[in-house]
Amino acid sequence: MLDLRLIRERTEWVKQELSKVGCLPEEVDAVLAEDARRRALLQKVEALRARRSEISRMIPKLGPEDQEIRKEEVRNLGSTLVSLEAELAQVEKQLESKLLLLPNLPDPSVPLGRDERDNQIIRTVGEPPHYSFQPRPHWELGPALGIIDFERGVKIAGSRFYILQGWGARLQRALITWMLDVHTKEHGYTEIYPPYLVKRECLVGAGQLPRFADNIYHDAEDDLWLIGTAEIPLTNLHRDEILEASQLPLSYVAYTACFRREKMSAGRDVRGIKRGHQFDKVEMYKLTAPEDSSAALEQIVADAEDIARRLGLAYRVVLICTGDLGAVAAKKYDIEVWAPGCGEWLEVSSCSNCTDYQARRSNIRFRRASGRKPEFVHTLNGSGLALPRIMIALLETYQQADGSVIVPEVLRPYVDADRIVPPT
RNA sequence: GGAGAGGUGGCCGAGAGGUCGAAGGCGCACGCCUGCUAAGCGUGUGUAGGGCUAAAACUCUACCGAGGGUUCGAAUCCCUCCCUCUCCGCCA
Repeated sequence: MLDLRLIRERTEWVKQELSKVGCLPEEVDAVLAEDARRRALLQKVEALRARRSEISRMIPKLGPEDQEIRKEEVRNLGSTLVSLEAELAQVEKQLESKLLLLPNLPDPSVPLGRDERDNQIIRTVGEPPHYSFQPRPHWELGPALGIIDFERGVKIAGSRFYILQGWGARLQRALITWMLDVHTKEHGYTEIYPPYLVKRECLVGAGQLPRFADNIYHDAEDDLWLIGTAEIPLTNLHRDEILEASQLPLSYVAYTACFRREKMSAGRDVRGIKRGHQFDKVEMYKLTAPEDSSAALEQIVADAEDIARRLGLAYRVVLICTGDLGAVAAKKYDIEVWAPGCGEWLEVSSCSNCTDYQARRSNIRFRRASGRKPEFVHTLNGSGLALPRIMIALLETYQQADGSVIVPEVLRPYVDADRIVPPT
């Protein structure tokens, strides 16, 4: 959510900035129109209320017959108030729903662009490996090794579900534990285990609603929503709180399952485990003072890269252009790892500086010093990393001619094996 | 799920229809005093949205779990819901 005052005072600039992320100037005008209506109504309503309490306060001091006259007067005031207040509530609702639909302002350092083709590759780290044989995709390797079972996943839960088994399940669990260990012990994050089902207002706070309702699993009976990312509960951890400046920055890391309906991606990436309805992810999250968020974004990217690098994977860092930025982020980097079997760069992390967009929606503030006005914090998130695609990259990168897969050095204490071999 | 108790400012805690944004205390901030990381004294200390301002000051409105209702007037009375605690039941 944007600052309404900013929209009022720097209208043309806001329109210009939002046009970069595909938001029409008319949407800004619509917000301003509601805002003007709201303020006009509010002034009327408040003047009436002030008059009403003024008279009410003097009633007990009057004689009986004067009291009756005044009571009648206030009754009349009250009935006009009722209708004006209803109108005001209506306008406020309109204003809020329009305001919630405006995307975040892009950071000045974000390159202009229309879509993902205009994203910029910032750096590529590590060499895509070469093989003396034709590397196989993970959807062949997994079943051959007896570690991924597609058919039974579909039998149990339908398409886009799969089962990890034996060393596959163990490898994923090892990855999760190792990543959490690195982030908590070396990168300074505090581990969180959050709920996977959250209330509707959490989705609004994180910016998933009202825009992206299609992609979220929803339990209608209790109005609980399955999280598509740990970013959602983490954003809401400090909702409606005023933090002390000394608490910032806060750094959290959470491992969760994530659930996505993938309605928008029907037919895309249906092969393998690249895009399932349920997947696991380790997510980093930071809350900072506004002036610290730019540096914090670079830090989150560095923390995510550290994981990819220590796993020995070839990866690249991509700076997302304005047209591909989405509604919430002011600036975003993706990290993509090379998967030699399926021959593509896979997005394993998306790191965003959301500036005050989520903080405003979620009402997360901090106070620089006692007596000072509270200010909105900046929030940042980044995957560190997404499990299925890291599994893909590992299996495909470390496959051997004999069909076995080498376990990367850093994971061996966690997997308790240095190689995964096909069943005999 | 059943029975009971309760939800008030950063925290504790009064208030039980009429200047109550809310006593008192703790905490915090500033000042004074005191030569010795103690004590004392004084002052201040919620949030949001309007109006007026260059900005303040100032002023208005709302908020005592949430939403309705009664009333000239509700933190105070009534209804519904949510949450917490205790006991019982059930359960990984």
